[in-house]
Amino acid sequence: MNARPHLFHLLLHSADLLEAELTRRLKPLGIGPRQAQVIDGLGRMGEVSQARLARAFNVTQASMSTMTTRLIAGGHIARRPDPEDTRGNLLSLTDKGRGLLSQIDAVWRDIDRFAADALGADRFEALAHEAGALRDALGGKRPGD
Amino acid sequence: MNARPHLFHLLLHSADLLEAELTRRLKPLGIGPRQAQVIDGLGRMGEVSQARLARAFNVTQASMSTMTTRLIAGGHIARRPDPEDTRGNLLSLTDKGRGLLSQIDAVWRDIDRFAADALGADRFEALAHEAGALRDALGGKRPGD
DNA sequence: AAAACGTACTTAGCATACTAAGTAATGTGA
DNA sequence: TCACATTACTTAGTATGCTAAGTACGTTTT
Repeated sequence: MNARPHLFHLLLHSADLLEAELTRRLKPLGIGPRQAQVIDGLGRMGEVSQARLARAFNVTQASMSTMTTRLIAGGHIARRPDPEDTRGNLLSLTDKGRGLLSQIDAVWRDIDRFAADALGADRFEALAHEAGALRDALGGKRPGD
Repeated sequence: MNARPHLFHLLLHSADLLEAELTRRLKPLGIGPRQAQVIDGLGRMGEVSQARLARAFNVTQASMSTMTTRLIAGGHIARRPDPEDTRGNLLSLTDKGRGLLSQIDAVWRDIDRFAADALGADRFEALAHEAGALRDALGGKRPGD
């Protein structure tokens, strides 16, 4: 039964599977996949406000608030009051967070290679290309602004 | 900066955006996207055990347990003891759950059309095709068994 | 300068997923 | 038939995301 599943089911399901794989591979580093993305982003963006980080990752400020709370608790990032704007803070990596950058990058490369191996490089390239187009069409921004 | 984001970022991000859109569209029905998938699956599978449902959707039994708890609380599905196996239950749609089937299906069609409009039918078709291939390569099963 | 509006952040409650751990019942093999 | 492995399910704890609601501060407008 179920000869032609709806198209978005395939997208959600394949993304779930890939995220699960990512979670497994990041386990030894003690962080989740989204935390890894934020650490990586902060590594490239330098010291930024939480609001800007939320925009860069296209999540709500509420979500980024809990995320940064977790990252601070884990000792990966630090917060200092923004001298220019008393409402906000500036976030940056701690030494511990910075120490994870190269390992995170290795996982990034591994997971891409893993998926490319599973699917074939051409097909995975095509998948990424179309996924990027969908993201842009739906209005998502990308980290790095 | 960030000239070439890693490929899986695009996949996760586009899936997030599409799921968010789906969540919005299902809000009036009072259910989340995964609940809708389970109701839909149950509509096609008939009366099945929770374990079988979990396998069909490629989630853990623990996840399906909380999911069915939610659906029962919402009055969408019902549970009766399996006469063949005292350990398990048999799950099936209630009238209320069954009443949602056509609306869920309409949302399914709408969201596919929405994405196809945003991206172009050919490209969305290609995206779905490659996503399906990745899912299969990563070992995911599909609802309906 | 006071009122209004907008922005930064937090907290609470809900939807989902996972792992780990525990209970119950089935099935199997000695 | 007794012991062990397997299977069905639940519960607790953690990771994430969202919306709604509230606080505090900055900016604009009268």
